[in-house]
Amino acid sequence: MARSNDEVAALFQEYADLISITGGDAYRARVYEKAARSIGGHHAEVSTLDTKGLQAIPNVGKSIAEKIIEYFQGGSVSAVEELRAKIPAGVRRLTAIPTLGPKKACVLYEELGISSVEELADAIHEERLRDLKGFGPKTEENILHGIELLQSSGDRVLLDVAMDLAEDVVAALSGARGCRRCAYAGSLRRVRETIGDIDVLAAATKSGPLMRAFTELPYVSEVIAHGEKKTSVRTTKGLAVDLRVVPPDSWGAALQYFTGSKAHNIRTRELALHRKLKLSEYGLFDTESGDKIVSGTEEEVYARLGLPWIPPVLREDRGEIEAGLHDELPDLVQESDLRGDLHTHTDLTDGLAPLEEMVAAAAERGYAYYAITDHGPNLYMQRMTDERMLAQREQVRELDGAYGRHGRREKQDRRGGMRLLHGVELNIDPDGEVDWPEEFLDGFDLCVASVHSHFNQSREALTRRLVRACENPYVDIIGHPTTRILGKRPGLDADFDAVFAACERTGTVLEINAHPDRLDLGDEDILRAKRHGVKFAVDSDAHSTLHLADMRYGVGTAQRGWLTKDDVINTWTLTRLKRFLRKGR
DNA sequence: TTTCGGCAGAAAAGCCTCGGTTGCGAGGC
Repeated sequence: MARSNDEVAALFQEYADLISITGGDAYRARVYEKAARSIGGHHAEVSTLDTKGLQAIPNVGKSIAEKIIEYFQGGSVSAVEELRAKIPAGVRRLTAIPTLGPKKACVLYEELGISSVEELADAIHEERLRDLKGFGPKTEENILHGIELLQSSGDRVLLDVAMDLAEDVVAALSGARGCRRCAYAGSLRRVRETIGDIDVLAAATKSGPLMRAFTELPYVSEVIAHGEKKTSVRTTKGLAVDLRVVPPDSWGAALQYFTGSKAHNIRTRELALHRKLKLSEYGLFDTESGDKIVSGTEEEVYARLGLPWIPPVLREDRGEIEAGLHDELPDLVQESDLRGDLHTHTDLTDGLAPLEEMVAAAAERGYAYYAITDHGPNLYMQRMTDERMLAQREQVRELDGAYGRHGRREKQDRRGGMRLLHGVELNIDPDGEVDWPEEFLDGFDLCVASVHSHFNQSREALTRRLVRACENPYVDIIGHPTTRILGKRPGLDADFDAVFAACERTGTVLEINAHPDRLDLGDEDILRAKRHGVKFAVDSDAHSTLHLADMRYGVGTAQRGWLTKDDVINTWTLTRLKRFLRKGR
């Protein structure tokens, strides 16, 4: 289930927004924002901490610690409630519209009484914003565009949110009386980047106890449908979860059916028809006699269709049936194949944890190597300087090999400890240039380069910009190549086939950024890039020790792009990786 | 509101660019 830290972080983020909307002190708003970020990234559950433990979290002092205690004791914070009472929830939702911040939301509410996204859209169409100071025709256009973007993501949630909930539901139901098997299916099992609703499947001879346990879960706010075979609920966060209970001997067919995708299932049913069989969620049947042939496991079902078991991540009708028939399914990269992480941050720039904590946490994951890649100076807000970067390099050299698999610092013998690479995340400027000249870049073991601003250049300019970055002999990896933020910002409008070709030509690696907000590159782009012969790096882009675990989502995305171990450079040995990174230098 | 350095209160809090309007809000990681 979601950690208490996420709840508290969301609460303080809301408080910060409300302070801004009500015209409160901007610095106070920032303080709560910072605290929210620190709490969200803190390793220990805040619900278990006392005042002293809470104040040990950076950016949390006496006042914020008291509010956290108040929250866990009474379920709410009076200061937050006071502001909530002043501002309708819809007004804050307005700030979710890109280009519309707290100041504009405040004007809209105070001048026109607008308190929902729908009312705002109506007001624009009725041209009621025209008389407001600070609102011109271009602003109207941007807001409408933002609303479109917001609504196109609909009620879908990010992968990690759905995964946390699904794993909790499965764990709870697995312990219920009579439950023989339980698993999540659907798009979540296929590791799609966003999830509409969660499908959970359970096997039991009697469904009653399971259905009851399901509806009684603490975060269920509404039971939409309640039957013998299927129950649908909505959680307090508005996410829909379906539970289907099937007889144990139908498990395989049901899991196959409810995992989908629809397109994949249409193909498997066609295959069945050719073999005079009928495939449904209840099993694989002989069409003429109606006898059930198999349905106990997915492997059996696929085998009777003449196919090997197909990993759920491939079940999109993107060639997996044909590949399966010819025994050419890829041997997909696994999370356990990863030997290291090549894009991570520390609190020297915008990360939350100090270098040594990040290194210790990475070592605990069993990595053989680990790259620290804080931001370069051109991302001005991070205030990086040559001196700070070089000082960090000394610290990195000091810690190189000092941490073993157990995540503790070795006293003497450093051989076999996790190796560290000192890297940087460079900023690709509008012309495709990066932060430092070649002489300085030469001192890094690894350079990631990413676009962080100027997203709206022309297609030609963006393409040229990315290609130039690839052509820089010191740029090893292009970080989050499309720079999309799921549900918030579309990817760059560049000719990515030209970029992929440049990557192949220059030996530049494309990142698969594992952060659930990004998952960038996405599966479709990975498939295209792979056809160009490009190599990939699956990176966490961790800004706290907790983010290191996001790697699973990056690996899932890589698998959806049909990648094998050999396609992903951070599965390679350090020797092979280093040789490769020397690139054209 | 936190942090710091000294036990009370001052200082600091990310900085720059863009875009839409003419002094400023929003956004980037």
